Amino acid sequence: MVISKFITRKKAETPEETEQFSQLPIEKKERITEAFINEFAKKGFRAASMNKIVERAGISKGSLFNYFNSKNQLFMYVYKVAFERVKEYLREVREETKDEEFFTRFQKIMEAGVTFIQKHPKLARIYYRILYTGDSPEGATILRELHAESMKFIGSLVKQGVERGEISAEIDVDKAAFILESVLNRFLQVQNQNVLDPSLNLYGASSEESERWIEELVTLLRNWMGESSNEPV
Amino acid sequence: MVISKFITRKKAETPEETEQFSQLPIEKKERITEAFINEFAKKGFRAASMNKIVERAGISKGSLFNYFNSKNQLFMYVYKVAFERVKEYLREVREETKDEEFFTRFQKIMEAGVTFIQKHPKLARIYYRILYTGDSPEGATILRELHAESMKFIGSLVKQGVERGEISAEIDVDKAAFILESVLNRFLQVQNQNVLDPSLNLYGASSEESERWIEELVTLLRNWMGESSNEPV
DNA sequence: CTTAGAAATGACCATGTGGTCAATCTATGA
DNA sequence: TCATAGATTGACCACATGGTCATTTCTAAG
Repeated sequence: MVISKFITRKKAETPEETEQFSQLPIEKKERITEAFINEFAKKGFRAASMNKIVERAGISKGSLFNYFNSKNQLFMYVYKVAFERVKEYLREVREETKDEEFFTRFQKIMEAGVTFIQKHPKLARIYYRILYTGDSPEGATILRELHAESMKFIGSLVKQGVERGEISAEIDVDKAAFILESVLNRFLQVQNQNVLDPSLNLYGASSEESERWIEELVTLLRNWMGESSNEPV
Repeated sequence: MVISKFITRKKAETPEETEQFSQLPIEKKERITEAFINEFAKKGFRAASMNKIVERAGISKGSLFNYFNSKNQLFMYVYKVAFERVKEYLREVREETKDEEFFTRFQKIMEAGVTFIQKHPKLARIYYRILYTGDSPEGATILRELHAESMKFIGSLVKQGVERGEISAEIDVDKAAFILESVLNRFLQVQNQNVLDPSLNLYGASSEESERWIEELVTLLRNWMGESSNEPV
Protein backbone atom coordinates (compact mmCIF):
# COMPACT_ATOMS: atom_id res chain seq x y z
CA MET A 1 0.00 0.00 0.00
CA VAL A 2 2.96 2.26 -0.31
CA ILE A 3 1.78 3.40 -3.71
CA SER A 4 -1.47 4.78 -2.36
CA LYS A 5 0.56 7.23 -0.36
CA PHE A 6 1.43 8.95 -3.59
CA ILE A 7 -1.74 8.39 -5.51
CA THR A 8 -4.13 9.67 -2.89
CA ARG A 9 -2.11 12.76 -2.14
CA LYS A 10 -4.27 15.68 -3.07
CA LYS A 11 -2.09 18.69 -3.55
CA ALA A 12 1.30 19.97 -2.62
CA GLU A 13 1.10 21.82 0.66
CA THR A 14 1.78 25.42 -0.07
CA PRO A 15 1.34 28.34 2.28
CA GLU A 16 -0.93 29.90 -0.32
CA GLU A 17 -4.62 30.07 0.32
CA THR A 18 -6.77 27.68 -1.64
CA GLU A 19 -8.70 28.99 -4.57
CA GLN A 20 -11.89 28.14 -2.81
CA PHE A 21 -10.92 30.05 0.32
CA SER A 22 -9.71 33.09 -1.57
CA GLN A 23 -13.03 33.41 -3.33
CA LEU A 24 -14.98 33.67 -0.13
CA PRO A 25 -16.66 36.97 0.78
CA ILE A 26 -14.10 39.16 2.52
CA GLU A 27 -16.15 39.45 5.67
CA LYS A 28 -16.29 35.70 6.10
CA LYS A 29 -12.62 35.34 5.25
CA GLU A 30 -11.69 37.81 7.93
CA ARG A 31 -13.88 36.19 10.54
CA ILE A 32 -12.30 32.83 9.82
CA THR A 33 -8.76 34.17 9.74
CA GLU A 34 -9.40 35.86 13.05
CA ALA A 35 -10.51 32.56 14.54
CA PHE A 36 -7.37 30.87 13.23
CA ILE A 37 -5.09 33.47 14.70
CA ASN A 38 -6.83 33.35 18.05
CA GLU A 39 -6.57 29.62 18.35
CA PHE A 40 -2.96 29.37 17.23
CA ALA A 41 -1.93 32.24 19.46
CA LYS A 42 -3.59 30.60 22.43
CA LYS A 43 -2.39 27.05 21.92
CA GLY A 44 0.50 27.01 19.50
CA PHE A 45 0.52 24.77 16.49
CA ARG A 46 0.41 21.35 18.00
CA ALA A 47 -2.15 21.95 20.68
CA ALA A 48 -4.40 24.05 18.50
CA SER A 49 -7.59 22.16 17.77
CA MET A 50 -9.22 22.09 14.38
CA ASN A 51 -12.51 21.39 16.14
CA LYS A 52 -12.16 24.51 18.25
CA ILE A 53 -11.22 26.59 15.24
CA VAL A 54 -14.28 25.38 13.40
CA GLU A 55 -16.39 26.23 16.40
CA ARG A 56 -14.89 29.70 16.83
CA ALA A 57 -15.18 30.48 13.16
CA GLY A 58 -18.74 29.26 12.95
CA ILE A 59 -18.17 27.03 9.97
CA SER A 60 -18.34 23.29 9.56
CA LYS A 61 -15.39 21.02 9.64
CA GLY A 62 -16.03 19.90 6.12
CA SER A 63 -15.75 23.46 4.90
CA LEU A 64 -12.52 24.05 6.75
CA PHE A 65 -10.96 21.03 5.10
CA ASN A 66 -12.25 22.23 1.78
CA TYR A 67 -10.48 25.54 2.27
CA PHE A 68 -7.25 23.99 3.51
CA ASN A 69 -6.01 20.50 2.98
CA SER A 70 -4.45 20.03 6.36
CA LYS A 71 -3.77 21.63 9.68
CA ASN A 72 -0.25 22.26 8.52
CA GLN A 73 -1.30 24.14 5.43
CA LEU A 74 -3.72 26.22 7.46
CA PHE A 75 -0.95 27.17 9.81
CA MET A 76 1.31 28.11 6.95
CA TYR A 77 -1.37 30.41 5.63
CA VAL A 78 -1.81 32.12 8.98
CA TYR A 79 1.90 32.45 9.33
CA LYS A 80 2.30 33.97 5.94
CA VAL A 81 -0.32 36.57 6.72
CA ALA A 82 1.49 37.53 9.92
CA PHE A 83 4.82 37.59 8.13
CA GLU A 84 3.58 39.93 5.46
CA ARG A 85 2.22 42.33 8.03
CA VAL A 86 5.50 42.47 9.90
CA LYS A 87 7.51 43.03 6.75
CA GLU A 88 5.15 45.76 5.68
CA TYR A 89 5.55 47.40 9.05
CA LEU A 90 9.33 47.23 8.95
CA ARG A 91 9.34 48.82 5.54
CA GLU A 92 7.21 51.70 6.74
CA VAL A 93 9.41 52.42 9.72
CA ARG A 94 12.56 52.32 7.65
CA GLU A 95 11.09 54.76 5.21
CA GLU A 96 9.77 57.14 7.83
CA THR A 97 13.02 57.39 9.77
CA LYS A 98 15.24 57.55 6.74
CA ASP A 99 16.76 60.93 7.50
CA GLU A 100 17.13 60.63 11.26
CA GLU A 101 20.39 60.34 13.14
CA PHE A 102 21.31 56.76 13.97
CA PHE A 103 20.33 56.49 17.59
CA THR A 104 17.17 58.49 17.17
CA ARG A 105 16.33 56.11 14.42
CA PHE A 106 17.03 53.10 16.55
CA GLN A 107 14.88 54.56 19.30
CA LYS A 108 11.97 55.05 16.92
CA ILE A 109 12.34 51.51 15.69
CA MET A 110 12.10 50.22 19.22
CA GLU A 111 9.03 52.31 19.82
CA ALA A 112 7.52 51.05 16.61
CA GLY A 113 8.14 47.51 17.77
CA VAL A 114 6.30 48.16 20.99
CA THR A 115 3.41 49.68 19.09
CA PHE A 116 3.21 46.72 16.80
CA ILE A 117 3.08 44.29 19.67
CA GLN A 118 0.41 46.32 21.38
CA LYS A 119 -1.60 46.40 18.20
CA HIS A 120 -1.09 42.74 17.28
CA PRO A 121 -0.38 40.82 20.47
CA LYS A 122 -1.75 37.62 18.99
CA LEU A 123 0.63 37.70 16.07
CA ALA A 124 3.50 38.36 18.41
CA ARG A 125 2.53 35.36 20.47
CA ILE A 126 2.45 33.15 17.42
CA TYR A 127 5.88 34.40 16.44
CA TYR A 128 7.39 33.77 19.84
CA ARG A 129 5.72 30.41 20.06
CA ILE A 130 6.89 28.93 16.81
CA LEU A 131 10.39 30.06 17.65
CA TYR A 132 10.89 27.46 20.29
CA THR A 133 8.28 24.83 19.82
CA GLY A 134 9.66 24.06 16.42
CA ASP A 135 6.44 22.23 15.72
CA SER A 136 6.17 23.16 12.11
CA PRO A 137 9.33 22.77 10.04
CA GLU A 138 8.03 24.97 7.25
CA GLY A 139 7.22 27.60 9.83
CA ALA A 140 10.86 27.55 10.80
CA THR A 141 11.77 28.39 7.23
CA ILE A 142 9.64 31.50 7.21
CA LEU A 143 10.92 32.46 10.61
CA ARG A 144 14.50 32.22 9.48
CA GLU A 145 13.63 34.50 6.63
CA LEU A 146 12.06 37.00 8.98
CA HIS A 147 14.98 36.97 11.33
CA ALA A 148 17.48 37.33 8.54
CA GLU A 149 15.56 40.35 7.36
CA SER A 150 15.69 41.89 10.81
CA MET A 151 19.44 41.35 11.09
CA LYS A 152 20.03 42.75 7.63
CA PHE A 153 17.90 45.71 8.52
CA ILE A 154 19.80 46.57 11.66
CA GLY A 155 23.11 45.79 10.01
CA SER A 156 22.44 48.29 7.24
CA LEU A 157 21.44 50.90 9.80
CA VAL A 158 24.72 50.48 11.61
CA LYS A 159 26.76 50.64 8.46
CA GLN A 160 25.00 53.81 7.45
CA GLY A 161 25.58 55.23 10.93
CA VAL A 162 29.29 54.59 10.59
CA GLU A 163 29.40 56.17 7.16
CA ARG A 164 27.68 59.26 8.46
CA GLY A 165 30.13 59.46 11.32
CA GLU A 166 27.44 58.90 13.92
CA ILE A 167 29.11 55.75 15.13
CA SER A 168 32.77 55.25 15.89
CA ALA A 169 34.39 54.12 12.64
CA GLU A 170 36.52 51.42 14.18
CA ILE A 171 33.52 49.47 15.41
CA ASP A 172 32.86 45.97 14.14
CA VAL A 173 29.60 46.39 12.28
CA ASP A 174 28.43 42.79 12.60
CA LYS A 175 29.02 42.59 16.31
CA ALA A 176 27.44 45.95 16.93
CA ALA A 177 24.39 44.87 14.95
CA PHE A 178 24.24 41.71 16.96
CA ILE A 179 24.22 43.62 20.21
CA LEU A 180 21.62 46.09 19.08
CA GLU A 181 19.45 43.37 17.72
CA SER A 182 19.75 41.47 20.98
CA VAL A 183 18.61 44.45 22.98
CA LEU A 184 15.76 45.25 20.63
CA ASN A 185 14.58 41.68 20.54
CA ARG A 186 14.83 41.18 24.26
CA PHE A 187 12.98 44.35 24.96
CA LEU A 188 10.07 43.37 22.77
CA GLN A 189 10.12 39.91 24.20
CA VAL A 190 9.79 41.21 27.74
CA GLN A 191 6.90 43.38 26.64
CA ASN A 192 5.13 40.34 25.32
CA GLN A 193 6.03 37.65 27.84
CA ASN A 194 5.27 38.32 31.47
CA VAL A 195 7.28 35.26 32.42
CA LEU A 196 10.43 37.15 31.61
CA ASP A 197 9.50 40.18 33.55
CA PRO A 198 9.70 39.56 37.27
CA SER A 199 11.27 42.84 38.28
CA LEU A 200 11.30 45.12 35.27
CA ASN A 201 7.55 45.69 35.24
CA LEU A 202 7.53 46.13 31.52
CA TYR A 203 5.02 43.46 30.66
CA GLY A 204 1.80 45.21 29.76
CA ALA A 205 3.34 48.54 30.66
CA SER A 206 1.81 51.74 29.35
CA SER A 207 3.23 53.33 26.24
CA GLU A 208 4.68 56.13 28.33
CA GLU A 209 6.57 53.79 30.61
CA SER A 210 7.88 51.80 27.68
CA GLU A 211 9.01 54.93 25.95
CA ARG A 212 10.87 56.17 29.00
CA TRP A 213 12.63 52.83 29.24
CA ILE A 214 13.56 52.95 25.60
CA GLU A 215 14.85 56.46 25.90
CA GLU A 216 17.12 55.57 28.78
CA LEU A 217 18.37 52.45 27.06
CA VAL A 218 19.17 54.34 23.91
CA THR A 219 20.88 57.11 25.85
CA LEU A 220 23.08 54.50 27.43
CA LEU A 221 23.88 52.90 24.10
CA ARG A 222 24.59 56.25 22.51
CA ASN A 223 27.09 57.18 25.18
CA TRP A 224 28.77 53.84 24.83
CA MET A 225 29.06 53.53 21.13
CA GLY A 226 28.54 57.06 19.92
CA GLU A 227 31.25 58.54 17.74
CA SER A 228 32.63 60.69 20.60
CA SER A 229 33.57 57.51 22.45
CA ASN A 230 37.11 56.67 23.44
CA GLU A 231 39.46 55.12 20.95
CA PRO A 232 39.17 51.34 20.61
CA VAL A 233 41.84 48.94 21.78
CA MET B 1 -20.60 14.92 41.39
CA VAL B 2 -18.65 18.02 42.15
CA ILE B 3 -17.75 16.62 45.54
CA SER B 4 -15.90 13.69 44.08
CA LYS B 5 -13.53 16.16 42.56
CA PHE B 6 -12.21 16.85 46.00
CA ILE B 7 -12.60 13.46 47.57
CA THR B 8 -10.87 11.47 44.87
CA ARG B 9 -7.96 13.86 44.58
CA LYS B 10 -4.90 11.94 45.57
CA LYS B 11 -2.21 14.38 46.48
CA ALA B 12 -1.32 17.97 45.94
CA GLU B 13 0.80 18.29 42.85
CA THR B 14 4.25 19.25 43.92
CA PRO B 15 7.37 19.29 41.81
CA GLU B 16 8.95 16.99 44.37
CA GLU B 17 9.56 13.41 43.41
CA THR B 18 7.26 10.86 44.97
CA GLU B 19 8.52 8.80 47.87
CA GLN B 20 8.13 5.72 45.76
CA PHE B 21 10.19 7.15 42.93
CA SER B 22 12.92 8.46 45.19
CA GLN B 23 13.43 5.03 46.67
CA LEU B 24 14.15 3.43 43.32
CA PRO B 25 17.66 2.15 42.62
CA ILE B 26 19.72 5.06 41.31
CA GLU B 27 20.50 3.34 38.05
CA LYS B 28 16.82 2.91 37.27
CA LYS B 29 16.01 6.41 38.37
CA GLU B 30 18.59 7.84 36.03
CA ARG B 31 17.46 5.75 33.12
CA ILE B 32 13.90 6.92 33.63
CA THR B 33 14.84 10.55 34.14
CA GLU B 34 16.86 10.39 30.96
CA ALA B 35 13.84 9.11 29.07
CA PHE B 36 11.74 11.93 30.50
CA ILE B 37 14.20 14.59 29.48
CA ASN B 38 14.57 13.17 26.01
CA GLU B 39 10.86 13.09 25.36
CA PHE B 40 10.15 16.53 26.74
CA ALA B 41 13.09 18.05 24.91
CA LYS B 42 11.92 16.51 21.67
CA LYS B 43 8.23 17.29 21.88
CA GLY B 44 7.66 19.93 24.51
CA PHE B 45 5.17 19.50 27.29
CA ARG B 46 1.93 19.20 25.43
CA ALA B 47 3.03 16.94 22.63
CA ALA B 48 5.16 14.71 24.83
CA SER B 49 3.53 11.31 25.11
CA MET B 50 3.33 9.38 28.34
CA ASN B 51 3.14 6.20 26.28
CA LYS B 52 6.37 7.04 24.51
CA ILE B 53 8.06 7.89 27.76
CA VAL B 54 7.03 4.58 29.23
CA GLU B 55 8.34 2.83 26.15
CA ARG B 56 11.66 4.68 26.17
CA ALA B 57 12.14 4.16 29.87
CA GLY B 58 11.30 0.48 29.66
CA ILE B 59 8.76 0.56 32.47
CA SER B 60 5.04 0.01 32.53
CA LYS B 61 2.50 2.75 32.47
CA GLY B 62 1.15 1.67 35.82
CA SER B 63 4.56 2.18 37.37
CA LEU B 64 4.94 5.60 35.85
CA PHE B 65 1.66 6.73 37.32
CA ASN B 66 2.69 5.27 40.64
CA TYR B 67 5.82 7.37 40.59
CA PHE B 68 4.08 10.53 39.48
CA ASN B 69 0.42 11.39 39.79
CA SER B 70 0.10 13.20 36.50
CA LYS B 71 1.90 14.32 33.42
CA ASN B 72 2.06 17.76 34.92
CA GLN B 73 3.77 16.60 38.07
CA LEU B 74 6.24 14.59 36.07
CA PHE B 75 7.10 17.62 34.04
CA MET B 76 7.53 19.69 37.17
CA TYR B 77 9.98 17.15 38.46
CA VAL B 78 12.00 17.19 35.27
CA TYR B 79 11.96 20.93 35.25
CA LYS B 80 13.11 21.14 38.81
CA VAL B 81 16.03 18.86 38.07
CA ALA B 82 17.09 21.05 35.18
CA PHE B 83 16.62 24.16 37.27
CA GLU B 84 18.82 22.88 40.05
CA ARG B 85 21.57 22.00 37.63
CA VAL B 86 21.55 25.45 36.10
CA LYS B 87 21.59 27.17 39.47
CA GLU B 88 24.40 24.96 40.61
CA TYR B 89 26.33 25.85 37.49
CA LEU B 90 25.76 29.56 37.92
CA ARG B 91 26.98 29.35 41.49
CA GLU B 92 30.17 27.63 40.43
CA VAL B 93 30.96 30.17 37.76
CA ARG B 94 30.33 33.04 40.11
CA GLU B 95 32.66 31.56 42.66
CA GLU B 96 35.40 30.74 40.19
CA THR B 97 35.51 34.19 38.62
CA LYS B 98 35.15 36.08 41.85
CA ASP B 99 38.40 37.98 41.61
CA GLU B 100 38.42 38.72 37.89
CA GLU B 101 37.97 42.11 36.33
CA PHE B 102 34.41 42.78 35.22
CA PHE B 103 34.59 42.19 31.51
CA THR B 104 36.86 39.19 31.83
CA ARG B 105 34.31 37.84 34.21
CA PHE B 106 31.47 38.49 31.84
CA GLN B 107 33.40 36.81 29.09
CA LYS B 108 33.95 33.71 31.19
CA ILE B 109 30.30 33.61 32.07
CA MET B 110 29.37 33.64 28.42
CA GLU B 111 31.82 30.87 27.74
CA ALA B 112 30.42 28.91 30.63
CA GLY B 113 26.96 29.31 29.17
CA VAL B 114 28.12 27.89 25.88
CA THR B 115 29.74 24.99 27.64
CA PHE B 116 26.59 24.26 29.58
CA ILE B 117 24.49 24.21 26.45
CA GLN B 118 26.96 21.95 24.72
CA LYS B 119 26.93 19.60 27.68
CA HIS B 120 23.19 19.67 28.24
CA PRO B 121 21.53 20.53 24.94
CA LYS B 122 18.35 18.72 25.95
CA LEU B 123 17.89 20.77 29.07
CA ALA B 124 18.47 23.93 27.08
CA ARG B 125 15.80 22.88 24.65
CA ILE B 126 13.31 22.29 27.43
CA TYR B 127 14.09 25.69 28.83
CA TYR B 128 13.63 27.48 25.54
CA ARG B 129 10.50 25.52 24.83
CA ILE B 130 8.62 26.19 28.01
CA LEU B 131 9.34 29.88 27.60
CA TYR B 132 6.84 30.33 24.87
CA THR B 133 4.57 27.37 24.91
CA GLY B 134 3.30 28.44 28.29
CA ASP B 135 1.78 25.01 28.54
CA SER B 136 2.49 24.48 32.16
CA PRO B 137 1.65 27.42 34.42
CA GLU B 138 3.75 26.06 37.26
CA GLY B 139 6.63 25.75 34.82
CA ALA B 140 6.27 29.43 34.18
CA THR B 141 6.68 30.07 37.88
CA ILE B 142 9.98 28.24 38.02
CA LEU B 143 11.11 29.93 34.87
CA ARG B 144 10.39 33.33 36.30
CA GLU B 145 12.48 32.37 39.30
CA LEU B 146 15.34 31.32 37.09
CA HIS B 147 15.22 34.44 35.03
CA ALA B 148 15.03 36.64 38.09
CA GLU B 149 18.11 34.88 39.39
CA SER B 150 19.97 35.53 36.17
CA MET B 151 19.06 39.22 36.21
CA LYS B 152 20.04 39.54 39.85
CA PHE B 153 23.28 37.81 39.08
CA ILE B 154 24.26 40.12 36.24
CA GLY B 155 22.98 43.12 38.15
CA SER B 156 25.25 42.39 41.08
CA LEU B 157 28.19 41.90 38.74
CA VAL B 158 27.61 45.31 37.21
CA LYS B 159 27.25 46.99 40.57
CA GLN B 160 30.47 45.43 41.72
CA GLY B 161 32.13 46.52 38.51
CA VAL B 162 31.11 50.08 39.14
CA GLU B 163 32.32 49.95 42.74
CA ARG B 164 35.68 48.68 41.62
CA GLY B 165 35.92 51.45 39.05
CA GLU B 166 35.90 49.02 36.16
CA ILE B 167 32.73 50.51 34.76
CA SER B 168 31.94 54.16 34.32
CA ALA B 169 30.33 55.32 37.58
CA GLU B 170 27.58 57.35 35.99
CA ILE B 171 26.08 54.35 34.26
CA ASP B 172 22.55 53.25 35.05
CA VAL B 173 23.12 49.85 36.60
CA ASP B 174 19.71 48.39 35.77
CA LYS B 175 19.82 49.35 32.15
CA ALA B 176 23.38 48.18 31.75
CA ALA B 177 22.43 44.86 33.28
CA PHE B 178 19.50 44.63 30.93
CA ILE B 179 21.71 45.15 27.92
CA LEU B 180 24.30 42.66 29.04
CA GLU B 181 21.69 40.12 29.89
CA SER B 182 20.11 40.61 26.49
CA VAL B 183 23.36 39.96 24.72
CA LEU B 184 24.22 36.95 26.85
CA ASN B 185 20.80 35.45 26.43
CA ARG B 186 20.63 36.06 22.73
CA PHE B 187 24.03 34.59 22.17
CA LEU B 188 23.14 31.38 23.96
CA GLN B 189 19.84 31.28 22.16
CA VAL B 190 21.51 31.44 18.79
CA GLN B 191 23.86 28.66 19.82
CA ASN B 192 20.90 26.47 20.63
CA GLN B 193 18.38 27.37 17.93
CA ASN B 194 19.47 27.05 14.37
CA VAL B 195 16.32 28.88 13.28
CA LEU B 196 17.81 32.09 14.56
CA ASP B 197 21.10 31.65 12.89
CA PRO B 198 20.85 32.18 9.16
CA SER B 199 24.02 34.17 8.69
CA LEU B 200 25.96 34.08 11.92
CA ASN B 201 26.92 30.43 11.64
CA LEU B 202 26.99 30.04 15.36
CA TYR B 203 24.52 27.21 15.68
CA GLY B 204 26.50 24.10 16.42
CA ALA B 205 29.72 26.03 16.08
CA SER B 206 32.93 24.66 17.55
CA SER B 207 34.06 25.90 20.93
CA GLU B 208 36.88 27.82 19.31
CA GLU B 209 34.60 29.70 16.98
CA SER B 210 32.20 30.51 19.80
CA GLU B 211 35.02 31.76 21.96
CA ARG B 212 36.34 34.03 19.26
CA TRP B 213 32.88 35.47 18.81
CA ILE B 214 32.55 36.02 22.53
CA GLU B 215 35.94 37.65 22.74
CA GLU B 216 35.08 40.12 20.03
CA LEU B 217 31.70 40.88 21.52
CA VAL B 218 33.21 41.53 24.91
CA THR B 219 35.94 43.69 23.46
CA LEU B 220 33.30 45.80 21.85
CA LEU B 221 31.31 46.08 25.05
CA ARG B 222 34.40 46.89 27.03
CA ASN B 223 35.33 49.75 24.77
CA TRP B 224 31.82 51.07 24.94
CA MET B 225 31.14 50.91 28.59
CA GLY B 226 34.55 50.58 30.12
CA GLU B 227 35.53 53.18 32.70
CA SER B 228 37.82 55.01 30.30
CA SER B 229 34.80 55.88 28.21
CA ASN B 230 33.70 59.40 27.49
CA GLU B 231 31.68 61.33 30.00
CA PRO B 232 27.92 60.65 29.91
CA VAL B 233 25.40 63.25 28.80
C1' DC C 1 -40.76 26.00 -11.31
C1' DT C 2 -37.04 22.78 -12.50
C1' DT C 3 -32.67 21.32 -12.33
C1' DA C 4 -27.68 20.86 -12.48
C1' DG C 5 -23.47 21.93 -10.22
C1' DA C 6 -21.18 23.85 -6.46
C1' DA C 7 -20.77 24.66 -1.51
C1' DA C 8 -21.64 23.40 3.11
C1' DT C 9 -22.49 20.01 6.42
C1' DG C 10 -21.75 16.85 10.48
C1' DA C 11 -21.86 11.94 11.50
C1' DC C 12 -18.23 9.00 11.30
C1' DC C 13 -13.43 6.90 11.41
C1' DA C 14 -8.95 5.22 13.01
C1' DT C 15 -5.70 6.55 16.02
C1' DG C 16 -3.68 8.37 20.13
C1' DT C 17 -4.34 10.59 24.65
C1' DG C 18 -3.76 10.80 29.99
C1' DG C 19 -5.10 8.07 33.48
C1' DT C 20 -7.07 3.66 36.27
C1' DC C 21 -7.01 -0.62 38.70
C1' DA C 22 -7.73 -5.58 39.35
C1' DA C 23 -4.54 -9.05 38.69
C1' DT C 24 0.11 -10.70 38.94
C1' DC C 25 4.75 -10.99 40.37
C1' DT C 26 8.61 -10.68 43.81
C1' DA C 27 11.05 -10.59 47.92
C1' DT C 28 11.18 -11.03 52.60
C1' DG C 29 10.46 -13.21 57.23
C1' DA C 30 8.65 -17.09 59.82
C1' DT D 1 7.44 -23.89 52.41
C1' DC D 2 4.14 -20.69 52.67
C1' DA D 3 2.05 -16.17 53.59
C1' DT D 4 2.01 -11.48 53.18
C1' DA D 5 2.83 -6.78 51.70
C1' DG D 6 4.57 -3.96 48.29
C1' DA D 7 5.91 -3.18 43.63
C1' DT D 8 4.80 -3.94 38.75
C1' DT D 9 1.98 -4.73 35.08
C1' DG D 10 -0.86 -3.88 30.78
C1' DA D 11 -5.60 -4.32 29.34
C1' DC D 12 -8.91 -1.02 29.56
C1' DC D 13 -11.51 3.56 29.79
C1' DA D 14 -13.65 7.85 28.16
C1' DC D 15 -12.40 11.33 25.42
C1' DA D 16 -10.19 14.26 21.86
C1' DT D 17 -7.67 14.39 17.69
C1' DG D 18 -7.02 15.36 12.41
C1' DG D 19 -9.29 14.08 8.55
C1' DT D 20 -13.22 11.96 5.26
C1' DC D 21 -17.24 11.82 2.40
C1' DA D 22 -22.08 10.67 1.47
C1' DT D 23 -25.74 13.61 1.93
C1' DT D 24 -28.17 17.95 2.12
C1' DT D 25 -28.62 22.85 1.07
C1' DC D 26 -27.90 26.71 -1.73
C1' DT D 27 -27.68 29.22 -6.05
C1' DA D 28 -28.53 30.62 -10.48
C1' DA D 29 -29.53 29.66 -15.25
C1' DG D 30 -33.05 27.72 -18.43
